[in-house]
Amino acid sequence: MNKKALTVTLEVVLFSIQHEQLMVYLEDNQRLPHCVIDQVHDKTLESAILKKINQLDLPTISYLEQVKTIGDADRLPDMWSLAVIYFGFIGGVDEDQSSTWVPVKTICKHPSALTHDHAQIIIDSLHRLQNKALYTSLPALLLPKEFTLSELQKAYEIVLGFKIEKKSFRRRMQDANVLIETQKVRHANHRPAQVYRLAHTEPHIFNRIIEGERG
Amino acid sequence: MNKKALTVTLEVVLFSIQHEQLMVYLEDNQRLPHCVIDQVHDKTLESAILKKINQLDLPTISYLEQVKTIGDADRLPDMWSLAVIYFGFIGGVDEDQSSTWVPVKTICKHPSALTHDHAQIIIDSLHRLQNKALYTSLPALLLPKEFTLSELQKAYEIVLGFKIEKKSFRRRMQDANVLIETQKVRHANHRPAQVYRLAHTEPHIFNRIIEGERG
DNA sequence: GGAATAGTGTCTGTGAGACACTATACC
DNA sequence: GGTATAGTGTCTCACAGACACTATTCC
Repeated sequence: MNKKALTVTLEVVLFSIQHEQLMVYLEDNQRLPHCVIDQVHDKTLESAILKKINQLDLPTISYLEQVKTIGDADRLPDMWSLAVIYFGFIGGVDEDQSSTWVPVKTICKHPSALTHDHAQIIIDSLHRLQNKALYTSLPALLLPKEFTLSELQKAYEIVLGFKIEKKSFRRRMQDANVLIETQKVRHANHRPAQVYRLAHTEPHIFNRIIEGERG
Repeated sequence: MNKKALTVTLEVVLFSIQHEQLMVYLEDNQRLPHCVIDQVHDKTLESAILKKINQLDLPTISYLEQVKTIGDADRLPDMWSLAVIYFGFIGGVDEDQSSTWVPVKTICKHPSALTHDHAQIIIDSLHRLQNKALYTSLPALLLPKEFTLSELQKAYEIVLGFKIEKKSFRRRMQDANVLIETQKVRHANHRPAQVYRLAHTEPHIFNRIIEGERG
């Protein structure tokens, strides 16, 4: 058996919310943004992947977290492949910006449209995100800096894929000291809504999970 | 600036409980067990690190989880270092076995006794373990296959570093369907204790965390 | 009986879900 | 008024912490 070359890549699953859907950023409509380590200029893994993300000409990234590292002899031909996976959020993307954003639902339906195991990586990252949405304020980082409670609830519902009861959601957020009231209200054809911003840059961890409907 | 060689290692923080203390397995009393990827024989990262762990001549490993991957230009001299970190449990170690197990507390007190950033890696793994202990049945895997509720509570207390209230702990475990009563009882100079075993190999996830004392 | 640990009864507190209700905007 | 969304009042339920209590063993 011949010795295979060891290749190391960094890959990132960038999520955003557009048109009330969870979207993922793809290159050439078929692969996750990735890079390799520049052994001269990169100091850490995180700075390396951030450099790549900043080259994509997107709004500022609001969150970045390492998901896991995948290593496999057979992932790529003639290569022993190591991939360090991150997921990140781009909050407040201009909608209808381009076709580089694809709904997660589309990827789940047509996983083979993506190269290698990229569909599976996206699904794994989604599960991590969904899990954290149950007990943290993480979905708030998918929104612009200022938002209403209804918008925040909608973000949770988009991520989790189920409806949340309004009163308990608002209680949870307001009692946890994670939001700060701004002086603004959001206007539309109905009662205006209080606008909030996050009190902290790090997500808040709640003591209990969102259970959804009682069984 | 010269291009540095990229080196990839797998490292594992093996925990066990001995003498009512959380212990970590060290080689030469100063470093974590580690290995490199054998690009001919290893198929996945996990099989590579398991092969290394099995060479250590320990009781069977009862749990293994990837913690994170660290990449750094300056961690090792003349190398761009990538380290994939795991943590694992060896349940039911024969106590007083050897000096290869060191209390986590000792490592926290004297972190510089370990090579590189191994003390920090152990602390990061401990935090991950402590966090999971708050909302899962993970500490049960640090015990032998059969154990009493008091032993399980003690395992939680050793991991978390604080006392847990007995009644709520027992309620939590018994109501969650994670334990199975065996036909055995544990005898000593006092009332015998019911012996249990785990109902599932995967840790159970609770809806609420252990809060500890009410503030 | 005494010591030790196993195991229970039960009160209170927190925060979730359910759901009907009120409030305030535009038309 | 009608419609739409914002926001509240309040009941019940699950489950955590507190802590006093009982149970069973060996000595």
